[in-house]
Amino acid sequence: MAEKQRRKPGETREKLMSAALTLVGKGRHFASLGIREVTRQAGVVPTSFYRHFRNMDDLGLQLVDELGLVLRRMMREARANVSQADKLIEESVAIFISHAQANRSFFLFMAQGLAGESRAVQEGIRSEMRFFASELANDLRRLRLVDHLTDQDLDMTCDLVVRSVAFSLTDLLGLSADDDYQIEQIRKRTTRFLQLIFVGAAHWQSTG
Amino acid sequence: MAEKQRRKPGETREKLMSAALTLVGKGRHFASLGIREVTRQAGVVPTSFYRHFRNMDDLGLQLVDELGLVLRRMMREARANVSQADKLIEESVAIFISHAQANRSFFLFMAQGLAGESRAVQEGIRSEMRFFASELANDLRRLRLVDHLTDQDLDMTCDLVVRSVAFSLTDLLGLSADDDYQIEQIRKRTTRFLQLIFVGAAHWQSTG
DNA sequence: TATCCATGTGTACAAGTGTTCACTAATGTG
DNA sequence: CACATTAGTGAACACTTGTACACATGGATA
Repeated sequence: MAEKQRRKPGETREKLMSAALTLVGKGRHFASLGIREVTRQAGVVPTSFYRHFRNMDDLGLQLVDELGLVLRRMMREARANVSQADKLIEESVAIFISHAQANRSFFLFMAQGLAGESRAVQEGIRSEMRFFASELANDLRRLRLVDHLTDQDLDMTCDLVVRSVAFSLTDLLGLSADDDYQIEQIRKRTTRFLQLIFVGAAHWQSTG
Repeated sequence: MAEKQRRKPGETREKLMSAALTLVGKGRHFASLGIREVTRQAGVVPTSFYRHFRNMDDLGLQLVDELGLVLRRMMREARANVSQADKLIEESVAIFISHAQANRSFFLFMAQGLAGESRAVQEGIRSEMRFFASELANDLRRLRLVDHLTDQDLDMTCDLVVRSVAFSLTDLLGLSADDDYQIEQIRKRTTRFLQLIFVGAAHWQSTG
C-alpha cells in the first residue's frame, strides 16, 4: 500500500482547503464541488476528508476564516502606503486590485459565497465585509477627513464603499489575469466610484 | 405507461425553467443543480430535458432572457410611478424591493449568476444590468435632473446606482420574506446609498 | 518502553448522475 | 386522409457520489 504521508500536522487539511480553492480558481463554483472531487485534487483518499471537515459547508466556513486573514493583510498594506491624503483612494484601489489578483481564488470564493448555498458561509463573508467597513471608518476618523459626518453616516459611507469595491471583484475576476487594458479600466472606474461617493459624503447633511 | 401530457407547446420547457427557479428559491445554488434533479422537480422524465436544452448552462441562459423581461416590467412600473421628483429615489427603491420579493427566485438566480459558473450566464446578467443602467441614464437625462453631468459621468453614476441596488439584493434575499423590520432597514439603507450617490453626482465636476 | 490517539489508507455499497436509444402519441402540413 | 415532425416515455449504460467500516502507522504521552 502507499506510504502514509503524515508530515506536519494539519498538512492534509491545508491541502484540502487549497484544493477547493484551486478548483474555484479554475472556474468551478464552490457550491458544485464534491468531497471526492476535492480529495482527488488534493491527492488524498476520500475518507481523509472526514478527519478534518464534517462536510463541504464546514470546509467553506474555514475558508472564510482564512479569507479574513487575507483581508487583514490587505488592510495593513493599505494603511502602510497612505503616502498623501489626496491620493488615498487611487492608491487603495490599486492595492486592492493587486491583492485581488495575487489571491484570485480567495476573492473568487468570496464573490461566490455572497450568494452561495450555505447560509453560514454567506453570513461569514458578510461579517468580514462589515468588519472591513468598520475598520475603514476608524481609519477615516483617525485621519480627520470626514469630521462633519455622524458616526452613523460615516458607517453608511464606508459600507457603500466596501460594497462598490466588492462588486468590482466580479468585474475583475471575470477577466483573464493578463488583460492589462481591461484591468486598468476597472481600476479607473472603481476609483471614480469611490471619488463620487466621497464627494457625496463631503456634501452630505444628515437628514436626522 | 403514463399518459402523454403534451398540452400547450413549450409547456414542459417552462415547467423545467420554473422547476430550476423553484429549487433556487428553496436555497439551492444554480451551479449545483443537476438535470435529473430539475426534471424530477418538474415532474418530467429526464430525457425530456434534452428536447429543450442542451445542458444546464443552456437553461441558465434562457432564464437570463426571462430575467430581462422581469427587469423591463420593473422599469416600466417605476417610470409610471414617478409622482414627484423629490421622492423619486424612495419610490423607486420601494418598487424595486416589492419586485424583488414578488420574483424572489428570479433575483436569487441573478445574484447567484453574477459570480456563477457559466461565463455566458455571467455575461448575460452583466449585460442586463448594463442595459438597465443605460435606461436609467436616459430617464434621468429626460427629466433634466442632471444637466451638469457629462454623458460619461452620468453613465458612471447610473452604473454605481445599479450596482448598489443589485448588492442590496444579497442582503434582501438572505432574509425570510416576512421579516418586515429587516426589510424596512434594507429599504432605508439602500435609499440612503442612492441619495449619497446623487449628492455626489450633484457636486461632481468632471476631472476631464 | 508501552500505550493511545489522531490521522492516514483501502474496500465496499447503495444511490444518484448524464446521456443514448428505440418507441409512441399528438400536432401541424400537404 | 396520409405523413413528417415534434415532444413525450421507459429502460439501460457506465460512472460518480457520499459515507461507513476496519485497519495501519507515526508521534506524543505516561
